[in-house]
Amino acid sequence: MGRAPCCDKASVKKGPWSPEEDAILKTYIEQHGTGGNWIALPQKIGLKRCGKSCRLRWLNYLRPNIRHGGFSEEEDDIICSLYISIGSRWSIIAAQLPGRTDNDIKNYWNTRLKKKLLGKQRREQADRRASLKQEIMTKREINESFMVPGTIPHQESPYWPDVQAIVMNQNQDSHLMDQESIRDLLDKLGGRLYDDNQGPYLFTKFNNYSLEGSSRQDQVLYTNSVDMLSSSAPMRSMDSTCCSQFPNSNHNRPNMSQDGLESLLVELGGLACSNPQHVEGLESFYGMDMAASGSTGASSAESNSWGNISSLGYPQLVSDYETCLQSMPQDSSFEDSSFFGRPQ
DNA sequence: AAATGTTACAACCGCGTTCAA
DNA sequence: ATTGAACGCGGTTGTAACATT
Repeated sequence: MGRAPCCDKASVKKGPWSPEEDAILKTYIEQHGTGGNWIALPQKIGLKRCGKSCRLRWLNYLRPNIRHGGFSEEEDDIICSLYISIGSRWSIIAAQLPGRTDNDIKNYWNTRLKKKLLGKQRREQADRRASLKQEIMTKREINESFMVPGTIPHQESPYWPDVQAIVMNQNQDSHLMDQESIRDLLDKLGGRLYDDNQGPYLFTKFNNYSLEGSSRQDQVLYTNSVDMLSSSAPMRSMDSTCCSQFPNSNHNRPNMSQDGLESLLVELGGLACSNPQHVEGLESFYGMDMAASGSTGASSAESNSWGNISSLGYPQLVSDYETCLQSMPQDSSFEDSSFFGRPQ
């Protein structure tokens, strides 16, 4: 047995709102408010509309101080940062952008922003690939100049680096895969993994933001997002669950040693095999199109319709966050910062 | 100029949550 | 404690406008 309908579907009008309907609804709400009951409102004012439809029309279109279109670069940045951090919590994201509605932001993200971001990411990957290829070609030329006469001058198979070659390459030329690159990749794989100064921790700083009426989950996410936005440091979103994903890696140290890079790369390669949704982060790293190499689930960013934006960190963060909530003592004060305290 | 494809956005739908009776 | 109505949210759909062939 399904849920009872909120209104008589047969007698309500659907589709676009007419200017007359808008005027009726707007005038009434401006004079009397919603009366706290959207379901009853349309009958009260003689509109053949569902109460939910009236609410949506008011919130997304008729409400005062609503802005449509013309998103600024700053707003783009905020939306992207929050999406990467908390995912499609559009109402929370909208709360950070005065005059914007969740529906507007959602549409803007789905139609433009994710494509814009995808284009940017691809350009960066192409740049990295090009510079790596150039590096390899240079080394190859140097090697050939030292070639012993009589040996085979050229291999028939195309020269393309394997992981080992890249590891060796980066060990010799640290600028190719420096700490910034590692950090960048780890960010993509697991969210902002550590603090520049303090090491990894999750929800460590918990300020009392005003969130009346928000659920506890929303408060965590909101607070975390505000924290991230107000901080110049990378977002602190790493917890023990996330750390365990890279048990042998050095990413939780502010200064990663070069001798740790090789083992980390091997781990990352393994992660790419076991967790295809993270491949997009790795392909630029390895300088090859891993996403096109046949792994399931991430065979094409196009066919995925940008499902892989999540590879920039959201899934891991959310699972960590949920794990965090589950392990949270129910009777503990939510403001008790000791619960979220940094690892010693 | 017509057909077809793409984009942008308004609106709808269903489900989880909240809250009052 | 239970129940059901209403709310709020996020995913999805419908469609008009625009672009391309």
